[in-house]
Amino acid sequence: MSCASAYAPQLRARGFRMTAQRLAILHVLHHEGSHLSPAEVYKKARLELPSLTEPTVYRSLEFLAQNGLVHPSPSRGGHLRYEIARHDHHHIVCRRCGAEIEVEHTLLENLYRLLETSSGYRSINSHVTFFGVCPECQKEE
Amino acid sequence: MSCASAYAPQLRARGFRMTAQRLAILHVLHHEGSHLSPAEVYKKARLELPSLTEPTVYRSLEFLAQNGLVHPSPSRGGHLRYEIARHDHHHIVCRRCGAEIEVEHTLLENLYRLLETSSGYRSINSHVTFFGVCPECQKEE
DNA sequence: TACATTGTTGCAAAAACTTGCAATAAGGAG
DNA sequence: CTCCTTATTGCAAGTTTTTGCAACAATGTA
Repeated sequence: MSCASAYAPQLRARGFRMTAQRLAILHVLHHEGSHLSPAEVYKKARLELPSLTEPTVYRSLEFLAQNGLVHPSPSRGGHLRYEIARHDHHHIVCRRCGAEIEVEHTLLENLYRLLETSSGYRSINSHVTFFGVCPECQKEE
Repeated sequence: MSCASAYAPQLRARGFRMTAQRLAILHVLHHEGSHLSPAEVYKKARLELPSLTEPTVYRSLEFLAQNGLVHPSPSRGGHLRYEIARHDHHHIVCRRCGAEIEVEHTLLENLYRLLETSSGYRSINSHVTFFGVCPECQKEE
């Protein structure tokens, strides 16, 4: 669990608090490694902290996302799933089967610069999920 | 309304049908010009077709998206909104105020090619929504 | 250690979204 | 024009996600 409490200073610096609930959620995501839906986070985090409630999970995930500790990314169905914030990367999801791979952020860096200069928007650093057809599913077409 | 019935052949060619419900939904999105949430689509489309139900709106929007007649794009909160399929473009949404601008697809073409060659995924043609901070909100920081 | 401040949580109820299934109706065949 | 097939809808009930508010608890101060 201590792995996650390292985030506490980040929150305190902005006037927020590290709580047992947030810690449990971070811990779950940290050890999961990949995306989880809010329901899955709830199920797992409650094993560590039985008093945890579902609304709190939703609110915490949104809060943690806003503070950059977790990253939201849309699934095929349009619902958000969350993963612990790691190195910058993006995703390509297969439209057919849902298979998912990561894309290094370096591939997008030029684009992000281009977007910032051409649009006037700053801090464009969002995770992006692209949808395509994976090699496996291409064979079946 | 006839504007939307032009889509019928596209659906029939794949064994699907054009119905009054889909027509009404397409009509609403066509004349709206920008994104609408499912609830907004429902409210407006029901004026044209009072028998329309909410589940049908959700199912139709998903169906129309899969068939390329409308485009889904995530809002700030992560919820999907839909717009009529037009020329290819993407969006940048302000994280603070929600202000939204369009990005020409040409800016992303190189990246898409790069992604396809480096990942093996094909037909990466999804709409993408980036999040950043708009010029107005930058002033307040 | 006790107090005050204020960010957070839990609860309960509402709203948004999804699903299964029987009834309906679009489009093709005769 | 009528019938047939089967995609699609409406209904009703479920699940998921959000919201308001009172109770709680984490930090700073004395």
